[in-house]
Amino acid sequence: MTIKDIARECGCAVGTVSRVLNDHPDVSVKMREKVLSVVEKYGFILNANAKQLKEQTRRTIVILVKGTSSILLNSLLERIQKRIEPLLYNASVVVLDEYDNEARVANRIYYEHKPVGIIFLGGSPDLFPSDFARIPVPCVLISNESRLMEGGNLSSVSTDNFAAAQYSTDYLVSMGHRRIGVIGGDLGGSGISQRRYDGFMSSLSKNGIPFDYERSYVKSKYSFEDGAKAARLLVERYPDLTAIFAMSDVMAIGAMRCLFDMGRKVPDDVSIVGFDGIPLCEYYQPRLTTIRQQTELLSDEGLGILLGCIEKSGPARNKFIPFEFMEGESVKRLC
Amino acid sequence: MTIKDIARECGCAVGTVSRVLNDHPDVSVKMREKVLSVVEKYGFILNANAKQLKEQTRRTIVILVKGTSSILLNSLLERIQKRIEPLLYNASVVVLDEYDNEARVANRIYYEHKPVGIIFLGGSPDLFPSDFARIPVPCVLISNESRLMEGGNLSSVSTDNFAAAQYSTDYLVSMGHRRIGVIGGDLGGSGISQRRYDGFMSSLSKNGIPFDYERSYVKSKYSFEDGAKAARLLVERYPDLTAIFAMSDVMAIGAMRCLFDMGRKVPDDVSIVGFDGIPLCEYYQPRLTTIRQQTELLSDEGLGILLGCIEKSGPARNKFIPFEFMEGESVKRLC
DNA sequence: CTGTTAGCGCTTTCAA
DNA sequence: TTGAAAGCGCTAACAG
Repeated sequence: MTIKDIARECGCAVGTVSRVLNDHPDVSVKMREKVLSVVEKYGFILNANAKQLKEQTRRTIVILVKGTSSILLNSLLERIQKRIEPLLYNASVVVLDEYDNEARVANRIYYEHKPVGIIFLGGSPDLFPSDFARIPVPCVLISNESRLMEGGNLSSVSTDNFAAAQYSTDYLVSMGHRRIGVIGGDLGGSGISQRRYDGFMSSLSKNGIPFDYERSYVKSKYSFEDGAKAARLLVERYPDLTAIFAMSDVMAIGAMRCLFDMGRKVPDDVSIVGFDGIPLCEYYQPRLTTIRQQTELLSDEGLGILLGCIEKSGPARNKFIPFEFMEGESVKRLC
Repeated sequence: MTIKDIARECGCAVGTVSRVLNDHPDVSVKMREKVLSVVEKYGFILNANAKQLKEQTRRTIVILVKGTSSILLNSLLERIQKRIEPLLYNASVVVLDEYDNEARVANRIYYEHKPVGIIFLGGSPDLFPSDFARIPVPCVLISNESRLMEGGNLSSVSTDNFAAAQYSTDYLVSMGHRRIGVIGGDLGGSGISQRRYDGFMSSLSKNGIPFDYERSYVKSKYSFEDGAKAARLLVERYPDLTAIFAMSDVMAIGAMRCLFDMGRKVPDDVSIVGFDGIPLCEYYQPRLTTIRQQTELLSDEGLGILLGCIEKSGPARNKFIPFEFMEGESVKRLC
């Protein structure tokens, strides 16, 4: 069933059917009704490939998600999709796994589908400049920070990971903690783990607290399971720590489970703070003290900047969204 | 940049370029290398719209997800995507919210994009037969059960919700519980909540335990927040209950949080079982006793059945995947 | 092995 | 207001 079949049944030409289906004004009322009734009768829908091939005016925004498993990215995704829908753009979601090169994938998708813009959730496309360079449409990286490239097309919207980690660490210190272990991700580059680590270290040095990386930093993936494993290792290496700075809530929760199993009470024996502020934090037992990233604002600002770039040729921008410190029950005041 | 530009630069015709790019054998080595080098030079990629418009052989499988927020559906989605990728099909993910009519959306998407098959994660497309009827390609509903329509194209793969709920309730009863409240979803139709309720009731009646729906059933959404609200209401209405049957893990965890806040210990004062078996269950404190749905098997079987229908014109099938009962720490033996 | 060309389903200009 | 027709970028059949 094509536009041609509809036209034949209506006794008109394909152009007329097309005009009706695209809400062009120059069709007689009678013809419009005729066409609509036939379209209705067959449940006819225009072929998207042909339509988009023909139309120069592209309306697709691609959303590239690095890993579906992250609760944080999911809430961003959900909100962005909802916001895009009424705007006459089509959102096309592509999920990558941890090991895909997001810039390369984005590049391929750009040439295949010619979207008007690309949203990166998670990932760090700016780390792959040669792949990224070929993408000539506005892009925005949400939740990770990017280095602003001069005259580039990559914006970013993120929580100030440095400031947030520093704030959180200051809080631990203010509660009397000085022997603090870290459960964190891969360091290096401009990734969020590095930023959070820098913020953490900045607080320690400001407060005159030494840090022995080899003993006190355990690398972990952002999962319950790895958080738990890391906690075990950390406690073995550093038995007299009083607090743990975990770089995500899921790590923190995995760690808490492990601490319970090792017979250490949170917060009585060990205090812990997380990062992200996923809903679960308020339902865990004990409630997790954490940094809440404002997912609504991250989504809205990210999309807003992208649309600004697309529709008004606005410049690429890097923007921070304020974090919220959420005091739970997982940190104990010492002395 | 189109195939024409590549051809011009190579000094050959578009057909040759097309042949190279589609791995047809009948191209000389020299020409193939020439073309590939030019393609490489420009990072050229075929336009997907034109390609798909032209090709009759369709290779897209649409995955319709009802609600991104469900941890269960996300793990299904992730696995299915990974499995589709190497099979030369393209997976196209569409996320619906709770209120969308999945059959109608599927119908529209079918005509727009002509996929070879559709996978429904969550939802109940069989509830909208008039919209669903127009879809002439194989479909599979994963995680919810569907009623097999005679000669239809809708398969389903799910946990046997009835049997699982019955098993779980039998367990509560065997541990000495007779005053059991339920936190569940909307009943009615062929939805999972109704199946789980039926299984629950079947166990009670088998064990000669009466059930006062008005007092003992509280309706809730599948979220932490609603689970917590429901628990409060349930305990107010039915203060001397000894156990709660929650229809999902997130409801159960919301409920546990609420119970703690009301000063009731789990499992000492109230026992609770969940449903789904999300990873969090093993990291919560106390570990949640629950039914684990085998997401790997659900995904693999679902995709397998769909491919069977697509490639071998196999019949639609309804299949159950065995559940696993996971004993945690949230149920206490009475007496 | 390679070039030429019809045509996938649609939109849009140009004429009528 | 409508019809006719070009052409979006590509594939594949056909001819050479």
